[in-house]
Amino acid sequence: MNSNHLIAKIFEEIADALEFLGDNPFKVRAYRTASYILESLEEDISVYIQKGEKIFGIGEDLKEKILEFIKTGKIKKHEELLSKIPRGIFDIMKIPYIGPKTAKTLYEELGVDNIEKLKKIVESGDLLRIKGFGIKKLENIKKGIELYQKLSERYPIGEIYQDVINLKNYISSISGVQKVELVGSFRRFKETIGDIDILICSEKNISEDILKHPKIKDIFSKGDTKISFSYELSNTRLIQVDIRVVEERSWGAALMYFTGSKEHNILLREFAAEKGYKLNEYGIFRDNIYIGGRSEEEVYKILEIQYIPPEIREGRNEIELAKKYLIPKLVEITDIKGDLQVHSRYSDGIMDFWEIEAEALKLNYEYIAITDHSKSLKVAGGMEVEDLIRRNKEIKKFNENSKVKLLLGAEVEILSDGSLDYPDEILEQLDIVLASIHNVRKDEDITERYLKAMENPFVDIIAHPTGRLVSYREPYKLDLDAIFKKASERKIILEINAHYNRLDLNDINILKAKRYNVKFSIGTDAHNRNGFGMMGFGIKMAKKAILTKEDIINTLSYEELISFIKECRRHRISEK
DNA sequence: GCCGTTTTCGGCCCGACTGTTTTCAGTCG
Repeated sequence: MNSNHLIAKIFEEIADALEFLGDNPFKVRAYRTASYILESLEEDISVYIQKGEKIFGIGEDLKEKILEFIKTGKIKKHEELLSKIPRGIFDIMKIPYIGPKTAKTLYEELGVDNIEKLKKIVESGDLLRIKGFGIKKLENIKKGIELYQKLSERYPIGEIYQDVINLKNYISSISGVQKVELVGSFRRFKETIGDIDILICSEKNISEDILKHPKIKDIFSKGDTKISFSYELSNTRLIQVDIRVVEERSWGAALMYFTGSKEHNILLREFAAEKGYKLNEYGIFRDNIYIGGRSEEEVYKILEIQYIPPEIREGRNEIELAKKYLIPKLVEITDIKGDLQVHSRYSDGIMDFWEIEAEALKLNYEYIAITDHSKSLKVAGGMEVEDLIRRNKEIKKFNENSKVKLLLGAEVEILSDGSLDYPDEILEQLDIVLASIHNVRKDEDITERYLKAMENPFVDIIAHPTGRLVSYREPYKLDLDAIFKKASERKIILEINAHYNRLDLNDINILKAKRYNVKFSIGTDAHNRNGFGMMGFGIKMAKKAILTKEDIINTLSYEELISFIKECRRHRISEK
């Protein structure tokens, strides 16, 4: 479907192989950067090449290799390298403490070409015979193998969210700690997290106090300003935590550095160097004299570029935008006036209307769309038409005395032939109709189902369009361009499902959709009170895709929203 | 291998920690 990911994998392997062979480190970097860029493109790489669009980081040579892949399905250089290096070496290099150099020595001196052999060599102690290998290194490799099996996993951000907050709170409570911030991929809101990065401002050494935490297992390193350990999550799995401690005057520069991404940092530091500065985690310097770094804002100001929000620091084109002051004001959670996907007791939720109202009031919302499942989705308590009518009556009555408007809504199943699960005369009575797909046959392409459903004038929103579950289920097979194009023509809104398991659309797809000039809604898919808290995740996803308040319909007031939906429906009816 | 109004050749982000070392290489982020 999309060759970006496949080519990115190949480039990554070429980089590993070249590193193993001791090739030019900058060449290795070029392959890694290109791999990273490919993974974050909105369109298939062939589209850019066809249009003759230059992509920063992919030069003539790599372009040729990409074309070679598109034509033949493989890249000769890759095949050659694979034939030279045993497969198992690539796994060995993924083990902590083992880099290309160690892997090479192990291979050349002892013939270690897979993890099983490595385990045996470690047990036998033969390792110690090699020059430069001591007891400690042996112990580290042993630990590395263990960690490789336990730590090589990435977790959906929502799954570890509370653990991370708990750890932050613990650190905040240590005496001498002035500031604590969660940085790294957590601050950038990547949908999965591989390790936790924490930045601390403190004048005194607090390492010992931190390491008293009972959930800390192995300590990997412990210095004056940097400690690293494995931490037991509430699901009993382990995650690596890296902590850095800096002084007040370095706080901003350190925040920038540890928030990353790595690719963003490299680009920003190169830019700083061009202007005659040196930027590192301690501050921004000219001729080795400290000029600033207390806050992020200060550093950006010295560089004479716009402040770049953490969520978009992914090394895409954000620095170019910042140079021209073209980053718009991103949507904030305080812009949100209501939630557009909530389930009540009428389907598989557990909340009464008054409970929903109470939560909405806490969040200062004007409205909530009650979007219970439709009849075919039996597993989720889908409502028969009579139940829906009864529920609607009840909502209307509730609204007479409610401070929060409950919208008559439904999450209506798109059936296998693309028709909707309720007849039009029922849909017409609803304030808002979300259409979605939950039942998909193996390998089924659902594009046509969507396109057919989108012909119906009462479909206002497509909910969780790709159906993916973070880390657990791949997106359904579908042609997103066709869906986005249709959504644009028919004035159908695309949902950003904020539930941390879904985050659907995700940032890359939102960026892609935006080019079709569509609007978005953010819905939490709340089934219980805690569910409303997911809104923050949806907002972060929207920010990652540089969305503003104007892009998102639930920043509208109640009256504005109702008239907006009506206007879109009129457009669809007149088109038909 | 990429990139460029100081360069088409010669640069390429920058620093912490560890281990096996007598001044540094390897790994990591």
